Amino acid sequence: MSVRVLYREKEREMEPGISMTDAVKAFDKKLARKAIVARIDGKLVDMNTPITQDVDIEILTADTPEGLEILRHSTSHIMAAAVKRLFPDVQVTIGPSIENGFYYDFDRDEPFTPEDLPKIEKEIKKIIKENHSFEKQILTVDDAIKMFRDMGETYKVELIEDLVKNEKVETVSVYKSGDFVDLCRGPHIPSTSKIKSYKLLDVAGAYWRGDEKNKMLQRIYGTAFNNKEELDQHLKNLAEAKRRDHRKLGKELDLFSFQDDGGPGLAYWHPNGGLIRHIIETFWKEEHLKREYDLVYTPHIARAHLWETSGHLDFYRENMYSPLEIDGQEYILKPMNCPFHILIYKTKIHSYRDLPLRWAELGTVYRYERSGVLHGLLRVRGFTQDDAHIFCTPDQLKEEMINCVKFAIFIIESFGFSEYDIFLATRPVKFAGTSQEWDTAEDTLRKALNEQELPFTIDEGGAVFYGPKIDIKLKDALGRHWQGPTIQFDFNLSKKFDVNYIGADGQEHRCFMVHRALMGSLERFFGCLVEHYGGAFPAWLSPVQVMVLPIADRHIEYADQVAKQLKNENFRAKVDKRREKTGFKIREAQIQKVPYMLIIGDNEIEEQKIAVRERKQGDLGAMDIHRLIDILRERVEKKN
RNA sequence: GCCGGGAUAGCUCAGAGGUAGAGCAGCUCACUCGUAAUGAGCAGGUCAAGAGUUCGACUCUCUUUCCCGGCUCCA
Repeated sequence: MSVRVLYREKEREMEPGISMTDAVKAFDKKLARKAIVARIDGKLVDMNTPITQDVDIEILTADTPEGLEILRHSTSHIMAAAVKRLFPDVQVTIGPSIENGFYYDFDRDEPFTPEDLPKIEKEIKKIIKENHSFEKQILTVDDAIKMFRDMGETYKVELIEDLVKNEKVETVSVYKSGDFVDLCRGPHIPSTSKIKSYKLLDVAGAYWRGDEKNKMLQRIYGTAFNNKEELDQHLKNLAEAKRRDHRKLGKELDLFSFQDDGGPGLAYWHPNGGLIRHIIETFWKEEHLKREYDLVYTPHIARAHLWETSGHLDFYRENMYSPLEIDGQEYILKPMNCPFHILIYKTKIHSYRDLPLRWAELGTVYRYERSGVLHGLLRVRGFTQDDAHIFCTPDQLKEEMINCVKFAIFIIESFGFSEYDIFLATRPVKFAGTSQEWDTAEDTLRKALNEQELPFTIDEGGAVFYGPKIDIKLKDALGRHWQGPTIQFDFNLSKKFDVNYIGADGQEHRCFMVHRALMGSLERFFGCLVEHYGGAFPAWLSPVQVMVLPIADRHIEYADQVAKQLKNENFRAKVDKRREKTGFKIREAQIQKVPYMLIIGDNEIEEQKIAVRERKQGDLGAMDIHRLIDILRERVEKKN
């Protein structure tokens, strides 16, 4: 008796029961050493698994996404083993791999401190050196429960009991590496020695099962990579992200602030940030007008009654501020703009000939956010949405969706985001409308995306209760993901407000309504932009596009002349007239990330030229001012 | 909201149960200077706020506010 092992189209007869590792060794020794996990019939299996029947093996190393994920998952187990050795009183809970790393949650009365991390890292190193293999065992549920109960691991017992309840399992798998045993579905790396490059990063509190009603556990975050270079690169990226933190840059570039006296989550836009916002808003408005949107403006507060009609007081109450009393009437600060746009719509009877109506507003809304979630400009309590509502007939929906998606992509590409992922979020468990309505709407959205040949992912059940939506997630210069444009279909509000139009048949019909925000909120989008550009805004957005630097006082007159000429061409130019050395002035302009610096000295005056320094390219040498104007014009035009 | 860590000059940060320190920025003066920091001098603080312990608190304790890392939630 033997089994046939197929590997990369080569085939060998082998002893039944031989491990994957040993089998692969016969084909490729080097690869067997690097193997993290095997894939057989599309399923990932441990390298330690014995082969009992004919197989076609595919080997995954830590170079592959799947291999890396398993390496990280296994590293989290080893970290748990190390923690158990150092702190025998802890209980282990769960420890998955996550994007860029892993974590493990422990139940321990005393929190871990950052000082514990090096100690744990050292213990991990020891365990790796001891080279324990990961051995999988299948236990009956009863045996497993008994084992974990004897070990005092009550969370594991709870997990198993839930598996029995929810998935009706009769057996569970546990992995043993050295003296550490953990409940785990696997698969895992063959042995601890496969872990080469890892680092523990952070400690934090986290609720058991992510539910704030449960006990707070102590989480340790870490990461692992295929090799030291990749780990170092990752750590470098983390440091770069820190350098680009919009809160830090916001202060350095004097863009915005938050005021203790003003209250948390309420942003103050300083002149520099304000100017950039103005440019963004102007661009936004012009592009909307080009696309036959109308601009509307609505108040910040409305009677509580309106929010009752809209349903916000039912489903959004915990995010809304308490009512203000005005003349004995209750008013509430708006958390959304939609009811206001509907009120404008309802000032008239609309014919199907009027539709679609596209109404856009930079609408400032206020939402109560729990204190712990506020985060710079990315999560605030008062913000301006670049909102729009489209009222249309069912027939028009698809085209409106197509236009929204096109518009969204145009906007994000204008801000230098060339990579993005599109998601179609479908019906959640709780929803307004009928399943039939949802099916039709989802189908329309799907068609809209398909017709433009845009690849997208279905986010099953990811929609809000009132309708399916298309979300676009941006990838920034550091490869991080950001929530971008969102285009949401709404079954709910048009019903609540009875939003209708008169059709060709003379009858009233219910409007279709689409909410959409392309940037989301100006605050969040701006925070994201700051990080994406690392504060070095492209010329069209830079508060100061050109800093003119006269070398000595006698050069000021010409410098002023140059600045004036640039201003006449609608560029933002300033002259640094301080009696400082040129190097000093350059340094300051450079730190302020001004795109162009013009050095003006005797030579320039004599030749009637300017010496141009670009913030990234450095010294570009002397040129005629018209040459610079052409360059600037082109950069502003191209938004790069 | 919860767990943990913070708050010292405009900024970045050091310090410590006996009354506060640096660098940068600011102001003044000198230097008129060529591609990332000229030098000197001056000024700058209710050590987040309130209460308590103490002969004495910026330091220890408590409360509050705000910030940071997470959890949950989200534009």
